[in-house]
Order: sequence, then structure tokens, then C-alpha cells
Amino acid sequence: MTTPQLTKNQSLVFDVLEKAEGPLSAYTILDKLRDHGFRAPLQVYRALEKLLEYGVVHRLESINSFVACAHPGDDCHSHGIVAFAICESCGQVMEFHDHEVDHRLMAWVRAQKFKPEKTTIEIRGLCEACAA
Amino acid sequence: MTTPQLTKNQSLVFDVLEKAEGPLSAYTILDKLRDHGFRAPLQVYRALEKLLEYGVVHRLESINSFVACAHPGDDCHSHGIVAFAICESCGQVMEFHDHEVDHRLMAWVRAQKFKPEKTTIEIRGLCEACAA
DNA sequence: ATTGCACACGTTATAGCATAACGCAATTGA
DNA sequence: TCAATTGCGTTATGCTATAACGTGTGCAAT
Repeated sequence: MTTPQLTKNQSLVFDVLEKAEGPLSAYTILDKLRDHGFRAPLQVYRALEKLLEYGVVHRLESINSFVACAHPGDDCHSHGIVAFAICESCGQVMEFHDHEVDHRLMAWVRAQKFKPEKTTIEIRGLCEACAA
Repeated sequence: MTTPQLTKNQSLVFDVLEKAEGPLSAYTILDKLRDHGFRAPLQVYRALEKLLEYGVVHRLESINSFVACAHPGDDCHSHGIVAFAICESCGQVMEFHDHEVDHRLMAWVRAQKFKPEKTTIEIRGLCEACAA
């Protein structure tokens, strides 16, 4: 799937996420876009919904926040399962992929005849700098 | 770590979760315990906090819900990373462990000098029965 | 050209999830 | 006895997410 041209709201939300140091909540995004005419949460959530669908933004379930995908110009849906390491001190997020992990999880899923739609892997802890 | 004697509120919350077919939200638990004197969310959240700490209950981050651990009498913290498959149709949850997945994730973490505190693996989709 | 549809958008209101801050009571251990 | 800890109850509040309504625009089929 290729990413279609973004609408105005989608572009604004995406730009905010791309320029951010770490993940942002929908309401934080809203606050950053008030100067651009945003007034209500739905304006953010609707844009996020599309950006998630296009695979250019990820949702971090464990902290109710969103980040721009670490692979600019690419569709993350094609990389298999995406895993995240989230520093609880500085908020930095590292995104990675491990095919062996994918393989093991998919093997389990297959054995159970479970039909996966969306898989979340999130490691919360301290990054190297913050753990020192 | 062994599980200490549960307090009254902790027991009530745990019993509700154990008897439930699937995961419950904190507010659902609250409603089920109104007859037992529960009046406020904090009564539930405080009990859950302890039950999570004892490892007898898990939090499902992706659906803001809680389940009793599938290994009665045991402390799940000792099983390594716990993974969940959550059926989005019937709500059923399957809990499993895969040491190879643990190993791969811990290898990555180690290479990055990241210090993990809590790891979430959740697969949402359809169980065999619901996918048919 | 107009009708019908799909989609993005704006607004208001509401639902659902979680915690802050206060105070009280019981327990424990120095 | 005193202080520290823990559990509990209550009120209030904050954060996260969606429902439901209506508007406008572009575009394709008739």
C-alpha cells in the first residue's frame, strides 16, 4: 500500500509527530495545533486514524501515545511486527523489528488457529543514558 | 515472591476476575462489586495495583482491561515475558509464554543497554471459533 | 446538469479510563 | 508511646476517546 496525499489536518498532525522528540498524546498534539485552528480532539483523532492506516504513525498502547514511524517514506506495515522500547524517564522511543520474534509468535498463532489482526510489542524501561 | 494474604477488597476484585469469562475493565469490576459496598473507582484500582504487583492479575494494555493470571497459585513473574492473544469478537484471552521470544527481545535490549521494566506482548484478532 | 456517493471537516456533547488529595483506622515495630 | 506503614473511604478532577449531528467539496454515473 502506498501513502496517499495527506490532507491539511493529516499533514499538520504528522508534522507535529515528526518534529517531536518522543511520543505525544492526542491531547498534546491538539494543544500544539491550536494556533493552526484545531479546536477539538476529533480533529486529531481523525487524522491519527488515517495516519495509522497508512502506516506512517504508530500507536503506543501502553502509554496512550503516538509516534511517527522511524522509517520515513516507507510503509511500516511491510516490516512485519514492529516492536518498541520506551524510556520511562526521557520518553525516547526506539523502534525495531525481529523476524525471529515474528516467526515464533506467528507459529504460536498458527498452531492455535488464531487469526491475528494487530500485534503489540512494547518494552518499557530505561534507555542507556537514563539508566546510568 | 510469594503472594501475601489478600485483603477484603483485593479478594473481592480477584474473585470477580477469576470468575469472569474474559478481561474486565476497572469500571466493569466496580459495577459488579457495588452490592459488596464498592462505591468508587479507587477501591478497584488500588486492589488491582496490588494484585498486579503480586503477579496474580495481568493488565491488557491494548484494551484497558484486566484478567486473572492463567496459572492459579503461581506467580507469573517467574515465567518470563507473558504474551496474550485477545479475541476481538468474543473477548476470550489466551495467555502464553515463549522463551525464544523472551530470548530475542532480551538480546536486543542487552545490545542497546536498555533496562527493561515491563514488557507487553498482545496479539489482537479472532480466535478459532470466531474466525470460522 | 443533476443526482448520489464518499470523504474530510467542524462542533457539541458525552462516555470511558485513571489518579490527586484529603482524612480516618488498624497494625507494627522501635 | 510514638512514628511509620498500609488499607480504606470519599470527593473531586483530569486524561483519553468516541457518538451524533451537520456542512462542504469533489467526482462519477446516469
